[in-house]
Amino acid sequence: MGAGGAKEAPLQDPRDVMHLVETLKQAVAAIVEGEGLTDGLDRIAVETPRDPTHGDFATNAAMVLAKAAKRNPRELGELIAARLADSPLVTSASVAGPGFVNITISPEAAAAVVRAAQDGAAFTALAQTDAPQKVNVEYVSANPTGPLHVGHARGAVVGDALANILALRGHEVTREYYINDAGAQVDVLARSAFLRYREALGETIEIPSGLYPGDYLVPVGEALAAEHGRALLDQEEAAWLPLVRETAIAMMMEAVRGDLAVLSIEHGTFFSEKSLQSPEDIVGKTIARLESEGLVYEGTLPRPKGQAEDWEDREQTLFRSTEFGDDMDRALKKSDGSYTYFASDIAYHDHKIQRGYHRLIDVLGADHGGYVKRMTAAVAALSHREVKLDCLLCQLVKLYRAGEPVKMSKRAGDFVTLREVVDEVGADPVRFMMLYRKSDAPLDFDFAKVTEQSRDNPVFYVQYAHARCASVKRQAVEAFDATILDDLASAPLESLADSGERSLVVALALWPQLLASAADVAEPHRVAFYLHELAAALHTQWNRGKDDVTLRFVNAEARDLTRARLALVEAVQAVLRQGLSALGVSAPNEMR
RNA sequence: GUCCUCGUAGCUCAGUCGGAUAGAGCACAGGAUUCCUAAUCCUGGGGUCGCAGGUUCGAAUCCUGCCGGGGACACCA
Repeated sequence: MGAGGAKEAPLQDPRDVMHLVETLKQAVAAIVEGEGLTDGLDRIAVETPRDPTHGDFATNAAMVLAKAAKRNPRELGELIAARLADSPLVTSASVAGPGFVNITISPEAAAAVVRAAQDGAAFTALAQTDAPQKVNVEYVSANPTGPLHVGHARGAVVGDALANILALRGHEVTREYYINDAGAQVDVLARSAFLRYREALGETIEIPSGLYPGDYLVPVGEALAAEHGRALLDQEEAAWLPLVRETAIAMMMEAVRGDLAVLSIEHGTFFSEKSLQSPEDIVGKTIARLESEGLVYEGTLPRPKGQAEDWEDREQTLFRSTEFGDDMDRALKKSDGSYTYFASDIAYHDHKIQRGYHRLIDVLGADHGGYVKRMTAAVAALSHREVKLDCLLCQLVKLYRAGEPVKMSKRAGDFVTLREVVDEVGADPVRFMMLYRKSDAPLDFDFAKVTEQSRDNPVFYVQYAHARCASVKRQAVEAFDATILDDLASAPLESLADSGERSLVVALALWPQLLASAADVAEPHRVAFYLHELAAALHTQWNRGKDDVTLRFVNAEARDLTRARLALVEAVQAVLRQGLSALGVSAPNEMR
């Protein structure tokens, strides 16, 4: 658009407006572009102002562009405001403060939002990107050496919700679990299971320290006894270990899947670490490739300061991760010549890259924080900086029971399992609470509070808002008849003029954009907080009906007005349902 | 010692690619009896955004240095 063509902002007929926020943004962009200002267009934002008296929306466009344009921001703001005010979507627009343009939307625009949001799925689809990617989300990936505990639950829920959100954003998402079935720990598992096998055959066993004592291995021992009888007893460890290991891993992974299923989590791909080592030695090939690019060498690492008593200064096979931002180069082989975990993980991430993903996301426990730089470096090296790896660190979950910390010790299998927690409080509260916090912040999880059905509990607060919407519709049918709910989109939505109704409309309008940004920055908690706010706006409006009867959603004297408000309620319900569904939380129609 | 992460109301936390007078819940004080669920709502007090500099029209947000909590630091996974 040239400077001369500055006249028409792309403001459609309000009936066609689906994504109001985006439309307003484009309108603002068109106006400033018409002025020949293009520097900083992507920084233009249309947001809700903190103070509602400033209007429904505000844009920072004038301030963002003023500097590059060497123009007075307020003057530019005046121009934007004047043009915007011509739009059928805008009732008034004015400049305030240092150059904000405050916008009050028209009744027609509000109506368009409600109409769009009533079809929750179509409305949510507005969040879809026009640049879809193949995204791999790897989460949980717990060692197959026992059942999942609460700590795993957080990563599981965060990863699952994130995958949902990315899919709603329009990306092609794979949910993946990396099975660490190649290291020393699964050998320990096998030895532990072998003891249980002997136990199943009648021996009295004693579990030495260093092996896994948990009685979840008892069934494994029994299965081994049933399958092999006494045949393994006389064999050397080298002979029975692979057999036992395979059975134990398979049964543990079955248990893991079962644990995840109670949270409705299902991975699409389970990737075996062992498959990278044999029979094809994919790890070796990947390292060879890095070597051919000069990124692998034999060398010594500096001794870390302040510790490492048994430090042994020797040559190692190292990856030049420092060239990609790591603090030091990292070992690829252990002293016995076998690959390090890192080497396997390099091959694994390379495998993901070869599978064509544009973006990799690893959901990790916070204790893996020190691992992020080297893995990010490896992915950069492997993909020649084409593929981005995001590591999402999940902090610890601290369990409380009525304010008292729940003690857990690692020995003796004395930990609280994921299944125990879900059995006690239910999947919905567990999922929502895990998401109602930034993932990199520690989380206090109090059994008493999480099961409490009160407003203190955000899960019930949001679910109740959804149920209340359903209840309002039921009440409307009672006050009128079943046809009251027919074709609500044709109701006179322009009559939704009350400030509380307007607040709900504005909250609804933000949904697609919010969902999109939650996906882009990989922060599922934003969705949870948004839902809480939308629920609050609904509860508030419902309660205002107590003070002022004319504000009630259902008004037996005014059928058309009631229908318009029911449309609003239906839209709120639809968005709540979409959001809850994205988080994997149910949206009940009544709370009992 | 190095790196990562966090530090916002009495408590638990949002807000951070720079934007208007920094928000919510809990707790505390007060209030809402005929009403679609009082599982809700309203009002109020409460802040040197860890400290100190810097960048600029503008900093909780970006940079530097400190302080404090948590985590990780060859050969584990």
